[in-house]
Amino acid sequence: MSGSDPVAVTEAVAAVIAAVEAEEGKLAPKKRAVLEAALCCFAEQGFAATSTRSIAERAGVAEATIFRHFASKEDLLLRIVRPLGMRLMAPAVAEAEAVFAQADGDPEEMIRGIFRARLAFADRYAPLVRILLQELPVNPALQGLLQEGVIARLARFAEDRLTREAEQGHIRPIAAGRFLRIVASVLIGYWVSRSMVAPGDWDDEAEIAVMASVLARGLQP
Amino acid sequence: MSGSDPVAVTEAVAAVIAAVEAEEGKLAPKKRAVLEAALCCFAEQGFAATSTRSIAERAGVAEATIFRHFASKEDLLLRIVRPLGMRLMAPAVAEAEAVFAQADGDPEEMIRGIFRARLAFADRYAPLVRILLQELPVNPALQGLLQEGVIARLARFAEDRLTREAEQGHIRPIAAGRFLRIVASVLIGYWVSRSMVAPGDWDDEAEIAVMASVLARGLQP
DNA sequence: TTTGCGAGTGAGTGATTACTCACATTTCTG
DNA sequence: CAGAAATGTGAGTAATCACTCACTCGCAAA
Repeated sequence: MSGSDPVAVTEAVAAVIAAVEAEEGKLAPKKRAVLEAALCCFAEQGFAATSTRSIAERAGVAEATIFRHFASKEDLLLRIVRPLGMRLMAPAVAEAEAVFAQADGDPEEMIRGIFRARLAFADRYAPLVRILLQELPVNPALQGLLQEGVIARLARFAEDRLTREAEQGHIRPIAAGRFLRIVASVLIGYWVSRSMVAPGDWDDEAEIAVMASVLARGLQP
Repeated sequence: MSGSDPVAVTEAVAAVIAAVEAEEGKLAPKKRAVLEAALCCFAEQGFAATSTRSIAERAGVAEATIFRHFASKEDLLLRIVRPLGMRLMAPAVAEAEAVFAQADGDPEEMIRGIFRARLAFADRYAPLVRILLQELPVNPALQGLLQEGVIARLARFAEDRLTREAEQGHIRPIAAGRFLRIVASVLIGYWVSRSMVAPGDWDDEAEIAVMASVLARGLQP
């Protein structure tokens, strides 16, 4: 309802545009406008509650123009969301893997690193994240994408680091799936609180410090 | 997509029926049927994607019957969701408060108690919880209800217990809001994983033990 | 200059939307 | 038992839905 931070919108739009252009070359200007408008509408009202008419109006385009470039409203959604999994999540996962690889011996700093990076990521692409959170409960395709494309891959990598740390006695032995779920839950819970439930003044660094401290100590052997 | 556990549906339906009957006496049978059908439809497809026609068909009722008993589709949603805040959350909050009050000196057992109770609650009223999770991002009224009616009240109560425990050196000093957010995040993350993202075989007691252990140790001074 | 083509659109399409209304039927009440 | 009130519905309503189609336009190759 409150609308989205224009900076974040621009970032998210730019990312989606870049991803689509990588597939099919330079986009027609009005196709760009449709993507941008749809992204905002879906993020604000949800997919089902958004009409193609309102997208067209926001884009300054005839309704027919939407269907020249996209097969259906559903196709438009997928075009917007798919890059999130493919092009955005992949570097994000790699980045998280880098955090796992570094920072030997200090799990708390590792968690802080993950939190800072993922929080910046979520803020950068806030409208996309919002769409993802809304559609996830009703869209099995998205559930599968998230489950296999992100969680499973990340867990496989984290497993190595975590067993190594556990053998050295730095942390308690814990399954990677559980570790990731707990850390991700705390992170997502914070993001949702801060930017959806109770927007206002939040001291990210202080909150991250508390969350990382609690989690790191919780993981001690 | 998988549909809801019929037992859970019955529980949730019974709770909503009971709440509405408490307000306006015995319900007309078809009004009951409408409430039940709407509850299932909203939980499965989301509010916006559910048509009044599909509700009527599922309820075995004429579409007009819906509007004899409910002013609008939106009103129907609120009638279903409001009891969750008022009648269901209130005992839940009281129950959580009881957990806070008991179990002095063992935060881990306290957290396990909270987890067991809230998990059972969420399973009992799974369709309602599903609706709540789906509508929360787009419905500011629900956001306010949750924020002020549940979180604020619970935080006020938890504050006492937490400062008391902190003074005795059992746990580190932590703001109640942060404590609740972290615990709730882990709990919700688990519930969503278990019953929405990756349904399958989960050993609740084992998972609860891990989560409670991590959180309790994380809260040590 | 002609021809072909992708971009863009106004004016529709039938289907579906939430919702209404006149009227039948059942239930309650005096 | 009479009559009022509550419950239920078939047949609508206008509006909106996602989507189509015949068409124009600007532009570039032949």
